[in-house]
Amino acid sequence: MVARSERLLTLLQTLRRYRRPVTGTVLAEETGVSLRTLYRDIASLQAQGAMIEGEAGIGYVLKPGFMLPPMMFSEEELEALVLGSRWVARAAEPRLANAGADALAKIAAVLPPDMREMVDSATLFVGRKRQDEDKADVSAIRKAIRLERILELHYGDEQGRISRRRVWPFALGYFEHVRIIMAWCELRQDFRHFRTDRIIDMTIHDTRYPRRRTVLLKEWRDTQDTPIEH
Amino acid sequence: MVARSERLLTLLQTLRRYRRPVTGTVLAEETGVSLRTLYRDIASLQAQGAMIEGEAGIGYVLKPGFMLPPMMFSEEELEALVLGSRWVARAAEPRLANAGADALAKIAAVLPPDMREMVDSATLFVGRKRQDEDKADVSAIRKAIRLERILELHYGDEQGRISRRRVWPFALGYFEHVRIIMAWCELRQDFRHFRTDRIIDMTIHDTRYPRRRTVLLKEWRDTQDTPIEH
DNA sequence: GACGCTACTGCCATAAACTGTCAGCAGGCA
DNA sequence: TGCCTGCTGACAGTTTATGGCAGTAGCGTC
Repeated sequence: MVARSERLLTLLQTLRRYRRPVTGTVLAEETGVSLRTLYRDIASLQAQGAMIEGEAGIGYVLKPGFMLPPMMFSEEELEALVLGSRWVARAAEPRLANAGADALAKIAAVLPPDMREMVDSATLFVGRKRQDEDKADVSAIRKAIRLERILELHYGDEQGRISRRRVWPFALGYFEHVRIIMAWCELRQDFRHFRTDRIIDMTIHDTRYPRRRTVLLKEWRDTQDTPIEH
Repeated sequence: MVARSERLLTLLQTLRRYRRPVTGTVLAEETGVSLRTLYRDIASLQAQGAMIEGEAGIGYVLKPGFMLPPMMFSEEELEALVLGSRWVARAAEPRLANAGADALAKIAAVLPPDMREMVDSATLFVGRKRQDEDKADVSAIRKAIRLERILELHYGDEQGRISRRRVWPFALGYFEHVRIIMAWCELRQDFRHFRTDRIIDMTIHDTRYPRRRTVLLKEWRDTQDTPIEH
């Protein structure tokens, strides 16, 4: 039932042990299989995306890297991976930043549509704010964003003025220690952002707000002078 | 050759489409397979780590999340994922931070030993430094770390004093816009760190330094008052 | 408790896939 | 040219997967 796939993993590991080209004969012996079958196994791995290069008269080389076996990630683990990759894509040196963007693209490519939305709406900022206690339940906010629910905020701004307003949250931004809700504010009839640590109290309404959050996200991006992504 | 694994992916997608429990009969019809085989397929997926719950009289439910098919990541993409997850584990809200740590652990668990070293030696900082041009080739530095080569630095410190010293690099730290080389300094006979953007010139020697970089890393961590990780 | 629905397991004959052997072609290297 | 190697096709033997059948057990409802 799993004999074959296990053998393929063994083959990958064997291939990585050698840094120099290895002949198919050697690999066949090490994996305990005939040469013909080894060629078939190599073909299978290549079909699955493994970067194995074979050259006549030389042998096989595995390009440096690693093949991740099938793995299950929870929604939040996936979100963590996406956010992290995006941070790397922004903050690291160009070469590593590209790698981050590539990794993100690879993951996004195999993501089902409903989850790709999450990738789009998890906007990332890297800022220099102070740490602060969070009074608001951030996971509840994420849920409100996902379900496109109206959020009623009891909010204190930088000057300490307290207001109460209904907003349409469509994205969550991650500063270093502070989260920002991106939302359309019914009061101001414009996009506003709210630091989660300045939320005094909040209520998630059962009614959906009348627009799609993806549309709001796009419109908000259009209003930005320097787009977060391109 | 790939019929079975493709069918399993189809099954996962079908299972995710339904939010409510689905009976095995329905799944069998949709994947075009007999009920008996479907039970076997479910078992295979569960054995591979998919979080599928089956209850008699109810049906099957897939816990929210996503199964990543086998994918090839380059060394740098892997490093980007690791760095990103680590940043999330440090900087995000507790819930998401845990998710980042979990994702990191999952990836590390399936990594071969030689690559797990890379995970350990890619230290992460989140700082608030200014962006600056990098004169040094960061990928060359990473190579020097990997091969445990002596690095000769022509370095200008914060006061503008220029020095030339031989160091044993063992890790690379990532600030927001600046990279830091962690190294043992032969001149000072102690651990020192060097901003890559302050490197005027550098030479990678062909000789290995006389200690293992993993040991250096561990010793350096022991000297820290507040360890980066626990 | 009885009934319907469902998950789950064992068994076995059949169908499909995999495997090894043999043969042949093509490309790199000396 | 000769040798080593990757790569592909064909075919028979073997292994594995599949489907149907029967049976057990858990959940919900009447």
